[in-house]
Amino acid sequence: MSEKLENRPQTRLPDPVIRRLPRYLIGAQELEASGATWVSSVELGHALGLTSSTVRQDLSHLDVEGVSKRGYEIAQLSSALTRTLRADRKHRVVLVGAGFLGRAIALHGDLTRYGFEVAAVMDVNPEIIGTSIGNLKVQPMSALPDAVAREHIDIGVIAVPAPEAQAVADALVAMGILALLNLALVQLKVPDSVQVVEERIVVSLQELAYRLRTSDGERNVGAS
Amino acid sequence: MSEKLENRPQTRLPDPVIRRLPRYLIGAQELEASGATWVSSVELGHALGLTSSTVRQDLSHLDVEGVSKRGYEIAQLSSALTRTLRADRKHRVVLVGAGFLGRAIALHGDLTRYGFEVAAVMDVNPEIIGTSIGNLKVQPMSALPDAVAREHIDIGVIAVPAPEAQAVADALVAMGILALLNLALVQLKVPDSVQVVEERIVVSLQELAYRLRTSDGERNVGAS
DNA sequence: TAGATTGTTAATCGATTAACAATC
DNA sequence: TAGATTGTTAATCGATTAACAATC
Repeated sequence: MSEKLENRPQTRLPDPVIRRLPRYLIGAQELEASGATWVSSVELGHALGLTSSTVRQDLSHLDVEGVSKRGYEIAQLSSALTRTLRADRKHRVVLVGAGFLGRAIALHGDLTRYGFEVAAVMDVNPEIIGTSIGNLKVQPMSALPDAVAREHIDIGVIAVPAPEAQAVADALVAMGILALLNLALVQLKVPDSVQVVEERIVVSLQELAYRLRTSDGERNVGAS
Repeated sequence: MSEKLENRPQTRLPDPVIRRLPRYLIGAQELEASGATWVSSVELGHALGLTSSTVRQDLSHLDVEGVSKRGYEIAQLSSALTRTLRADRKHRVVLVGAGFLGRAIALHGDLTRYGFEVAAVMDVNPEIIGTSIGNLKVQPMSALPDAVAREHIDIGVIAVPAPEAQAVADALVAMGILALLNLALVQLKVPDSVQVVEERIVVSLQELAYRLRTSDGERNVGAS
C-alpha cells in the first residue's frame, strides 16, 4: 500500500490531461457541495462532455483509486486533484498592467478563492501609478525587482497593450519568474525554461465567429 | 484559376487549425505594419513556435497560394486570413454580467479593433442596472429578448458568477444565440447546435501552477 | 542554372476510445 | 451470486512532422 502511494506523478502529465484537471476539480467540488459521496467515470464524463474511458485514463494518473461498482469517492477525488494542482497552496501573482483588464483580474473573487493572490500591481502609466486597486497600490515598473524578491512571486500576469508585452515579459523573466499568463495579443519570446499560457478574449471570439459560420450549414444536420 | 478560387473551405477546419488562425493573422498584420512583403513558412513557423511543415499544412486550407522560393505575400495572406475568420465583418456581442470582468470586456479596445462590438450589456443586480459603461447602459435581464432581436446579436458573452451562468446560457440559447463565450467556472450544458468557447483565468493559472511545479525538476535539464 | 521554397503525400507520434479481465 | 465499474491494454483516430517532387 505504501508502495502504491509512492508512485507520484513525478513526470509531467500530457497537456490535454493537465487542462482537464481543473475541470474535474470544479466538478468534484460541485458534487461535494451537493452532498454526493460517490461518482462513476460515466457520470463524470457525462458532466464534462468526455467519454468514461477518457475519465478513467485521466484519473489513473492521479493519486486516487476507484472502487469497482461504486466509482470514485468524491472527497478523495477532490483532494487528489487539489494536491496535484497544488490548489491548497497560495500562489503569489504579480500583475503588470492596471488597465480595465488588469483591474478586473486584481478584483476578481475567483482568484483568491482558488489560492491565487495578487501580491503586487505595476503599470507604466504615471497617471495610474499610486492609485488603489482594492488594497493594493499601483507601483511603477521600477519597483518590480524589489516586489518580486520580497513577495516571493510565482506567476506573472501580463495585462498590458500588445506593443509593451514583450518588454514586460523580458523584465519578468530577468527577475526570475518562470510562469507567465499572457493576456496581450502578441506571441511572446521567452526561454524554454519559462512556462507561458495565453488567454485572449479576442482570439476566443474569433474562434467562435469562425465556428458559427461553418456550423449553421452542418451542425443541425447530424446533431445527436 | 477561377476553378482554384472555387474550392473554398466549405467544410469546417480542424479545431487545432482554427485556433492557430488568429495567431497567423496577428503575425501577418505585424509583418505588414513592419513593411515586409513576403514571408516564408520557416519564418512564420519561427515566429509562432511551429514547424514550417505545420505552417504549410495550415495555410494550404486557406485561399492563398505561396510562391516557390519566396513564400507567401503578406498582404494576400493577411486578407485570406481575414476572410476566413470573417474579421472584416462586425460581430455583434451581448454581454451578460457587468461586474469587473464584464466591464473590462465592454471597455476593452481590442474588441472593437477586431470587429467585435458590444451591443448590449445586461445584469441581474438592481444596483448595477441603469449605470453606464462607456456609452452603454446596463439593462435588466428582462430586456434581453428585445435586445437580441433588435441588435442582431451573434455572440453571447457570459461574465456572471458560476451559479448564475447556466440560467444565463439557457436564456441566451432560448433567444436563438448560437455562440457563447463562457467566462464562468462551470461546464455549461447547451444543445449541440450551440458553439461554446471557454476562457477562465483561474484555470489558466492552475495550469501554470502545475507546469511550474513539474518543470523545475526537468526542463532545465534538456532545454535546447 | 542552382537553390530555395511550396504543396502534398507518407510516416510518425500521441491522444482518445474501445474492449475486457479483475474485482467488489 | 450477478452485475456494475474499475484499471489497463490494445485499437483507432487524428494531428504533427518528415520527405520530396514540382516549380519559380
